[in-house]
Amino acid sequence: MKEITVKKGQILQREGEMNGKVYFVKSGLLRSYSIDKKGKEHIFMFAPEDWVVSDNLPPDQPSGLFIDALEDSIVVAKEKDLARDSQMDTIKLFKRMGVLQKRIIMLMSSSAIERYEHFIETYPQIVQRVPQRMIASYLGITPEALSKVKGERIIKK
Amino acid sequence: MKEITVKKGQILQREGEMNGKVYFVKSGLLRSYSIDKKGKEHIFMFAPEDWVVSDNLPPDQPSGLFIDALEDSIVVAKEKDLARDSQMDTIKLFKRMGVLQKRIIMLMSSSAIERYEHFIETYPQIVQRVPQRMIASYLGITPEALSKVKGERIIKK
DNA sequence: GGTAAGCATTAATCTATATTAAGAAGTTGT
DNA sequence: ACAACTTCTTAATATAGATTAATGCTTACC
Repeated sequence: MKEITVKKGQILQREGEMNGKVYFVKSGLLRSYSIDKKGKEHIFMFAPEDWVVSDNLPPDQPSGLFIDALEDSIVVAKEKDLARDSQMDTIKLFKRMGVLQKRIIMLMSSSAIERYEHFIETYPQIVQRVPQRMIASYLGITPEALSKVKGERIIKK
Repeated sequence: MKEITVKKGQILQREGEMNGKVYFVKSGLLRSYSIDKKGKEHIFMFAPEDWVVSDNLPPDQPSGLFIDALEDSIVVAKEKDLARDSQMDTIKLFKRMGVLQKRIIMLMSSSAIERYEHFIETYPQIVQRVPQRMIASYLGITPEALSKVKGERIIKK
């Protein structure tokens, strides 16, 4: 049960590195991201209680994802040999899987505005601290589109 | 380890039902879907080796998702009390979570055409057997847009 | 203090996908 | 075999979000 303190900006995994680790976020904020052919970043964020998993565990193949910290964080790193760790709470793992599955359905069927509304509900503390362009990337839109969305929100209020 | 045979069209979980189950797909094809305010279906498919999880396990609250079979299938149903099941292979669960996480990033950053290409690569057997409108829903587009995409694909070839 | 570099915003234009509508093709029931 | 349905396709138009470009704002560096 080794807790690791991760400083803001610190990299936990580089694209192409061998992985085999799973991180449980105790505090702070992590992100994983990939870079597409056009050089664009695509971000996913992980808040406390989330699990961050490399994309191709457990074979010893390189991961296509970066993982780093957006805020000073504390994580628990688990090795892949935790299979027989009877302490591991599979209920929580299944719950998390259910959340991910439902999120995919939600993401596919909602507009940028709806996704932004959901984001500020889910991560109210984060909105101020993280650069707009990362929030935009997380929402799957451009920073310009996010500016527009925010403008329209204020008008409505 | 109770295996269940599920007939095409059979419903495993209705929206609003209490859940607490997890299904491992041995053969066939399941889907889960939700219906939005406008009455539109939003689909997610599960092929052999996938886990189908209700969205809000384990609390005894209703699920917002339907789960049913698109093909005759065989599934293993697990109760939520499997937490202390030492047979449960957490490596596989983490792997599956990693796949889901990466899929979210991919979905957010790809066009309808790219998602369709990926779909027919991933599920070549399924393309013929499942109605177009379900594939469209899975891809997050309308059936009309899918028709167009397919037309453009043929022209290119 | 001035200039450079990155970030956010705004606006003009462009493009992918949605919406609407209509017809063709397939299916189901009688 | 026909009528009633549903699904798929095609086309015309509308719209959300991308792209491009220009501007102001910081922050950093010389």
